Amino acid sequence: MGIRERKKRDAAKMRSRILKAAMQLYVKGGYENVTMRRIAAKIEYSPGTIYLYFQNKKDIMLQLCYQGFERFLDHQDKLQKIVDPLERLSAGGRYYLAFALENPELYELMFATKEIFKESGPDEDAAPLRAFREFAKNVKACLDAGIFSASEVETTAIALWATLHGLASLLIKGRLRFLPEESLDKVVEQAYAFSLRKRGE
Amino acid sequence: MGIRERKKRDAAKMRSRILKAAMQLYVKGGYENVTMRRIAAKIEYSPGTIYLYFQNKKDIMLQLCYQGFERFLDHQDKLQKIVDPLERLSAGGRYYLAFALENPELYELMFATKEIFKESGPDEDAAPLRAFREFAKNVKACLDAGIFSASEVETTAIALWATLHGLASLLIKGRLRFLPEESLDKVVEQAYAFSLRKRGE
DNA sequence: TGACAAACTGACCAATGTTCAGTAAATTAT
DNA sequence: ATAATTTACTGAACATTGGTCAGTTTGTCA
Repeated sequence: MGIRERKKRDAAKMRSRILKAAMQLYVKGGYENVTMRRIAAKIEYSPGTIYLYFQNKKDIMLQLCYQGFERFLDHQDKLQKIVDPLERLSAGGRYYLAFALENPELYELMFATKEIFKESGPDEDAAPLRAFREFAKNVKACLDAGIFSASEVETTAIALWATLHGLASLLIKGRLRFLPEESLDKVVEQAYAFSLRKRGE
Repeated sequence: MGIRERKKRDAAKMRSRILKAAMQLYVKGGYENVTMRRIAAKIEYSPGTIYLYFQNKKDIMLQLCYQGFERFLDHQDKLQKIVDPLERLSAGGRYYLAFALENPELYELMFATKEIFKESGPDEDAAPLRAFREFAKNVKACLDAGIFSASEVETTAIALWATLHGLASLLIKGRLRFLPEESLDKVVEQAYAFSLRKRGE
C-alpha cells in the first residue's frame, strides 16, 4: 500500500514547485510581483489549486522566508573549518554582509517577516534561531579564548549581530549611498572594531 | 488679489488633511490598512479627489516617511543642551532606540522606504540626511574631544548608527523576543561599548 | 448675469487574494 | 470489469484594491 506514500511525495513535490515559482517571482520583482495567478501560470495549474497546498499568500511568503535562512545556514557551514575563533567570527561577519548584499530581496524578506515566531513561540528547531545559535557559538569560542572581556555570551552576540544587520539593512535600503565605494571597507572595519579589539590592545 | 494665496493655503490644508488621515490609518494597521478609499472616507471626499493632491499611494507613503524624520528631528533638539560630547552622543543613542520602540510602525516606514533618495540624488535639505548630519556632528565632537581613537568621523558615525538601527530593527521585528526583558539594557550597553570606551581605558 | 475655470465626483477599469460549486481523475468496493 | 466513492482540480465569481476620466458642481471674473 505505497499509494499514501506516493501521494505524500506528490504533494511535497507540488509544494516545492509552488515555492520555487514564488521565489523566482519574488527575487525578480519583490513582494507585489508574487501573485497567486502568476504562480499558477508558472506551474501550469489553476489559481485555486495553490490553496490546496498553502493556506494563503502569507503562508507562502513565510515559507520563502524560512528557505532564506536555510540557504544562509547551508553556505555558512564552511566557516566551521576555520580554527581560530576570532578569525572564524570575523569571517562569519564578512560572510553575513556578503550574503545580505548578494541576496538583498531575500534578506529583506528574512527580516521583514514578522510572523516568523508567531506560531507557538520560539521554535528551537526553526532555521532563524539555529542561525543565531550558530553565531552565538562562535562568539562563545572567542570569549572562551579570552579575546573579549565581556562576560555574557548572548548579549555580546546580539550586539554584534545588531551591528551586522544594521549595516546590511542600511546598505540594502540605499541609506549609505552618499558613502564613497571605497569607504565601505573602512566602515566595516569600524563596525568590527568591537570584535577586532583583541585582549592586551 | 489674495485669492491665489488662499487657494494655495487651502491646497496645503487639504494635503495635510490627507496625510493626517493616512498616518492614522498607517499607525493603526500598517501599510495594507492605508487605502485610498479609506483616506477618502476619513476626509469626507471622493477617492478621485486625493489624486488631485498626490500622485499616487506611493507618493503619500513617501511623505509619511519624511514626516517620520521630521518628528524624529523635532524631538532630538533637546539633546543639544547636553554639553559633554560623550554624554550627548550616548543620550542620542538612547533616544534613538526609544523613538524607534515608541513608534515602531513609523520607524519601519522610515527605513523601509527605498524611494527616499531616488529623486535627483541625495538632497542636502532632506530630513533623513539632516538627521544623520546631526548624529555625525555629535560623533565629531567626541572625536575632537579625544574620546575616540578613530580618525574618520563619517565612518565612525555610520558604524554607530548601524548598530543602533540594527538593534531597533531586530527589536521591532520581534527577533530578540527570546531575550529576557532585563537583558536588554545589557545588550544596549554592549552595543555601546564602542562609544563608552573612553581614551585611556 | 453669463462665460469660463477650477474643484470634485463616482462610475469604471484591470488586477488582486480568496472561495466554492461543479467537473475530472484516481482509488476502492462490488 | 463496473459501479461507487474519495480525491484533485478547475475556473467563474466575489469583494476590494490603486488608478482614471467624462461629467457635474462650485467658485471666479468680466
